[in-house]
Amino acid sequence: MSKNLDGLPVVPKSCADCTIRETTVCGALHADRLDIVEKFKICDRIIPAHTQLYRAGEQLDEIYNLLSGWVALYRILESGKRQILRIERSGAFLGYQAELKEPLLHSAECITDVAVCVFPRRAFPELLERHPVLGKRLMGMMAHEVARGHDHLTNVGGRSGIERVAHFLLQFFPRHQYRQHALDGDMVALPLTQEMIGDALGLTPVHINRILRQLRERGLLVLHHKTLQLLDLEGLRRMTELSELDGAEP
Amino acid sequence: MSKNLDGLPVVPKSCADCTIRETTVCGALHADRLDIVEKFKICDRIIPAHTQLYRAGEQLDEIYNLLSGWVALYRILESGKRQILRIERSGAFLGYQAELKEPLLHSAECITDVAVCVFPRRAFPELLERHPVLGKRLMGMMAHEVARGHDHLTNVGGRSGIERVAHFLLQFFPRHQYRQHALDGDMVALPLTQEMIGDALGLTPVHINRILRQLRERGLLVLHHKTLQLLDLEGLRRMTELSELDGAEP
DNA sequence: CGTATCATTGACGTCGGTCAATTCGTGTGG
DNA sequence: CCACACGAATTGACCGACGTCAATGATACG
Repeated sequence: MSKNLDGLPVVPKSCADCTIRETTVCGALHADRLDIVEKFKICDRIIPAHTQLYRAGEQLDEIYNLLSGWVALYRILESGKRQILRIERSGAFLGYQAELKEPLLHSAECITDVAVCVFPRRAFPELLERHPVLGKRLMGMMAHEVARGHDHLTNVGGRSGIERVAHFLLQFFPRHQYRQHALDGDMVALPLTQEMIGDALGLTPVHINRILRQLRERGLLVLHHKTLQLLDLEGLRRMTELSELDGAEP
Repeated sequence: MSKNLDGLPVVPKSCADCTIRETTVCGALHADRLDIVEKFKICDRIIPAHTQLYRAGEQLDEIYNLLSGWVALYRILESGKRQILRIERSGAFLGYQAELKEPLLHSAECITDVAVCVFPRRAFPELLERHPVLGKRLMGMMAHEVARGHDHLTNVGGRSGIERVAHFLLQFFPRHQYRQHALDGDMVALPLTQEMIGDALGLTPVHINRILRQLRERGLLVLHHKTLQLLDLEGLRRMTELSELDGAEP
């Protein structure tokens, strides 16, 4: 459990003690109505790094709230290639999809040790039915997911290798993520291998390596020993920003 | 209006006459409760081909139900490149995003003449509040969107050019889309330019052209005069199928 | 310490991009 | 009805980003 770079796996005694509650679906509930999810939930579970939370094709009967740790969602192509769809952090809601009873469309692997809070899949629609606030919250989360997906697609489909990597890594600086000004010199733990970065961005690990060297040599950022250091935020931004408006013809 | 390959623009007199109702958000309502959306909706609107429905950065105050025609959702990169995020057909719900009051994160352009049904943005949360069935339906649509997004990302990030194009085009055969066996020889109208296909797949139009020639020469499919003809479904599938299960180690 | 995984680097090949010219197709105006 | 214009499609020549193959180092773990 010592390798969890996200802090120690957190398994709160009760939902009231859950420190990340606000960032999850449960955050939609008033503190005095937590009994709703408390009764609904099956258990907490700690899952070791490098194991799968669930697999594509599987008929899962649980749904998860990610409490701590890092999880990669991915698909395997016919060629054997792996496409990482998202990297998830605490607060994420995992295993949910349009057709709850159908086999899963993607797999999830724990990158670090992970703590999840387990809900029954069967009864889930009923829970949403009974407590519309939860549905509303989940809806908001899904909408954000769609937007994040667009971002990822735009990155992979529209940018060069070095731009892709810069954009991808920038999203792991929390300050930047929350639209504050990240600071040059900021350091964050990043438990991803170069292969994973490649699988997320549609590039090979060797090329990721060469790109990381370029980014280092250009004084933009450094990734070493699972630690990411920001050197030149402005430079990175110039490389990866969307045009705010849709600048059509003059 | 004659160039609409999707059929003539349909603007039903009332929601009860709406032939595509079942495929939209409104499909969640019983036929005898259509007054709900009927009262809520502002108007219908016909929009000519090659114009924008909305633009990234804009503060939109409407939301749309796409009644007929083809719409491309896209983003413009800093480089000027355009990434097409999705191609939408009738039934799609357009202009919705997590933060309704924030500027839009992507743009939408009408590929053909288009008919939309217009809802007020402001009052929309309240509508969902009052009629949870609509919320549930919308949630299902969003979940499908997420899955479609994963598909697109997997296609762009994980496959070679020819595989990408094959996969992309296959999705326009309705029978295939609905998981029936499309038939060799099937023909469908496809009002996309080669440039659009390229913008969706992260490839240049000239390369799309070369790939289409290959697909033709290999007897897989033909795209000519905005018409797509399927020649060898099995061959195409072999090229683009995901491994059903996540075939991990033996 | 021995082994496994990850990172790093070089040599070389290829897929897809760029530039540019030509053809095709459709719509327009005379 | 024909001439022209414009965007889309098509093709060739050339080049560069990225992939492949393979060898070597660095780290972590039992």
